[in-house]
Amino acid sequence: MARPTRPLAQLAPAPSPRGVPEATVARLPLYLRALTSLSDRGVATVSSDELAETAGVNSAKLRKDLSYLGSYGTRGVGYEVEFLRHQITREIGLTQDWAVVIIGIGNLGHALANYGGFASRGFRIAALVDADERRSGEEVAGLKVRHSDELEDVIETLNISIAVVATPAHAAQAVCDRVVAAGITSILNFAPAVVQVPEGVELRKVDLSTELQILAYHEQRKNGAALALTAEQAVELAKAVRG
Amino acid sequence: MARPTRPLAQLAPAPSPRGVPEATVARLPLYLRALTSLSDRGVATVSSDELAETAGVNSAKLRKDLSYLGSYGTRGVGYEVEFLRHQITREIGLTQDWAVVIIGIGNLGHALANYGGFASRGFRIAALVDADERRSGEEVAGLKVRHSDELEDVIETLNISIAVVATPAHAAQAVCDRVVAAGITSILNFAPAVVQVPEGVELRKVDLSTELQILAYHEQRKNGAALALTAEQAVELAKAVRG
DNA sequence: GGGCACTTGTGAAGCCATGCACAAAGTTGC
DNA sequence: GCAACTTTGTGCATGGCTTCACAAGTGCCC
Repeated sequence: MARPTRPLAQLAPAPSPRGVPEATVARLPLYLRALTSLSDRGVATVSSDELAETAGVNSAKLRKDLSYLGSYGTRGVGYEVEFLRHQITREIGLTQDWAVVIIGIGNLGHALANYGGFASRGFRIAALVDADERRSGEEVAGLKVRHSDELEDVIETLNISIAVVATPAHAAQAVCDRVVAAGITSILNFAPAVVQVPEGVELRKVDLSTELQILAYHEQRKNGAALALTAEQAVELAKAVRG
Repeated sequence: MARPTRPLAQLAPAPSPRGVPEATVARLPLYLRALTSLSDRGVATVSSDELAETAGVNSAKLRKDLSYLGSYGTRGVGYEVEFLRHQITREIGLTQDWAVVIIGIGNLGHALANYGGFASRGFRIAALVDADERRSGEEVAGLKVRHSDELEDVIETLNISIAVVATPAHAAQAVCDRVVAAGITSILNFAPAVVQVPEGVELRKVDLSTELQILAYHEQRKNGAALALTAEQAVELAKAVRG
């Protein structure tokens, strides 16, 4: 019952000897959330079936994912919640905290700056930057907005490692170029624009309207798409034939 | 040069005879954006190489994706921008407009309500709903916030087909249950919670902090992870051995 | 009207992710 | 100390997506 001192084998190998598949990496935060939730409820041990249920995935997939990190479970018992949580936290790199700059303090930038979910997971919003000088000095989420002229200076001084881009689409590429030149190698882009970055820079994108469009596609399917399209085709025909 | 009347073959088959792969569907909005951008610049015709470049994908992938929709290009020439744009718009279902309700008018809900990218793509924010009665009546983005008691009524009256959930995590499941009961079959969830929905309901999720965590993982890799981990392992050891 | 240059559409191969099913390993009860 | 039970970790088969490479089709030029 009481865990014996963990065997050395657990510390000896690098946390992920052979690289973890990207699909697995994308699910680790999900597992972490599930484990935190279980931990808050005072659960000490959990089986892969239960954890999979909590995280909303297939249990075989969960076990395979965890196996990439190491062998952290106990057969016949399951996983120790706190221990596993710590392992995943470490694997993702959340034992240190990460300084983030948000660029573009419009509606979305505002919301992101105030979003509580970042701080609670080890992401510290260290600076806010906007190109509009009328916003400079304005206080948002307890931070003064800086003018974008200061971007490079801010990144270096505050030792920032992640940039969140929430500018209008037309400004996104230029902003990314600048933060990359300033040494940033991780960017989260919310601007609806295609951005090119050099090899070695990690770029992830979130496009809010893309998500809605995917939903619309499926919704259309469901609503007797054939019927609607027949009507639509008349319009299309008119245009195609040269309206 | 002048396009001849399109052959009937183009209208005869259903727009996507054999279902379009999910991965392809997820890229259609990207292509649409690229085509709109080209259209705005006055480009009339585009090759798969150019369009792929604009959209930031591989050109073979682009051609294969488009081939699922039909044969809309001309060998030796490329694709007619306006024509292709119309085809994709229709395929996604953006020729009609979709009424959306945003539930949870906190920071994020606020930002989403004000986000211009929805309206410009055929998504009409028809209602805002929040559980806090102190917010009821408040005006956001030109709409009065309604109390969540009215949720079902709003959905029916305004003929809403898509729900955007921007509530705190603990409220997400209950809200989803209610909108599903009210007939909604498409949900976009921003709450950091696992939500179960019945078969036939499309649920997409966007978790902002998940994206940052994935970046952190890769960032950690780059920063001489081995070195940092050796230090980290000492801490871990202390805990594992029972701190 | 025929050949050349260009670009699409797609068969085929390879890769990655998923999910099944089970052997291995650990626990509990007697 | 052994047998029955539980649950992990993983080999393997399956399926979907990506990428290559090229045949087929189209326009242009002479």
